[in-house]
Amino acid sequence: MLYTKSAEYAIQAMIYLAEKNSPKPVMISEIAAAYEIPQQFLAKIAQILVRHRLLIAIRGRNGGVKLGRSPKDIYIHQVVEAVDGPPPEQEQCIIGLDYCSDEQPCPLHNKWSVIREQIKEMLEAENLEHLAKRVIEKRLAMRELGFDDLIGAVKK
Amino acid sequence: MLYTKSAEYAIQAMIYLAEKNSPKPVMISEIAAAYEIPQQFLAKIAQILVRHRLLIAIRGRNGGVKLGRSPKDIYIHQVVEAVDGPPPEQEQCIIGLDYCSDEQPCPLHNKWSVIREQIKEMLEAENLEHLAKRVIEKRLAMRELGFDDLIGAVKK
DNA sequence: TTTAATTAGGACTTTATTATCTTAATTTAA
DNA sequence: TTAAATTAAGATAATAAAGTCCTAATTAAA
Repeated sequence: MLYTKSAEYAIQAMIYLAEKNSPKPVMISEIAAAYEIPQQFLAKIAQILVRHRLLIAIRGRNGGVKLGRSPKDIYIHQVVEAVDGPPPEQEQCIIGLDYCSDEQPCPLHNKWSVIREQIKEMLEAENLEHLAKRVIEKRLAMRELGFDDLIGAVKK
Repeated sequence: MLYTKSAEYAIQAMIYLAEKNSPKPVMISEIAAAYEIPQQFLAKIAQILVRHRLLIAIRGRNGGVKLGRSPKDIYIHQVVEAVDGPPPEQEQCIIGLDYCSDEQPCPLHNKWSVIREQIKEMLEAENLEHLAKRVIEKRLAMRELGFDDLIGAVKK
């Protein structure tokens, strides 16, 4: 909806790392298993995140990846942009008109502009520290409902 | 963003017909030219819209298509659903978690639920009559700014 | 020093979407 | 009645996204 599958996987992986908060690198295979992401595909996405300094990779035995900086300084929109590329220079009209702006709005422009701005704010407001905290809370809440362990909170 | 390119073309075509408001059928080629839609592709999309009774096709010489019912009874979401298919039974979590609901929200759930509802309302609120009226207003406004004729309001 | 474990990266495959090509069916006009 | 103009529909092609396979490079452990 808001980003590609690749970006979705990237967000999941970043949240996993933030939640795990491990000083040691975490293997791609572990992350892939936790979120049921195709491992080789996630490896490709990780390469992109490394190039954008959102991840640091440690190669070789005992290697893996870790966050490129403090989770409180990593925001969702940065992850999305790294993977999906920068947004278009000019905002796209929702019904595909060439001329559509605040001055010359298409019929949906005013409603859509507001919604688009909210989406932007949502992705720019949330950092990994906060998200990880909420995932942990979610795990605890689900455990009380009888779901077992880590996996239960995210994957069936 | 909210629907496929096919659905976008469908919306454009439906608005064109509502705006033109012609008792006689309008040729696919005319609509395609107006919005720079690949003609054969639009023909395929039109077939889908006909099957969903959103369009009526008149075959043969002097043929074309016209709206399947009054433009005030055709809503954007109906066009989108016809072309893109029905939405998933269960609302999809924005970060792809299997367990995500109002009771067990993912970290973005509450913000995203509100936005998703707004999108739904937007697409369900707007009918073709209203949209066509606004496009006509837009044409008039642009004409006063020196843009020539019909095309100017939608395509360069 | 060799082997095993890991990420990096190139090439390929699969799937879905978008687009085109060709012919059939239909209808009106000449 | 024939020809022209139109939508219908099947087959194919092009493109992009998602996913897989294989080997190289790197590193630590045995």
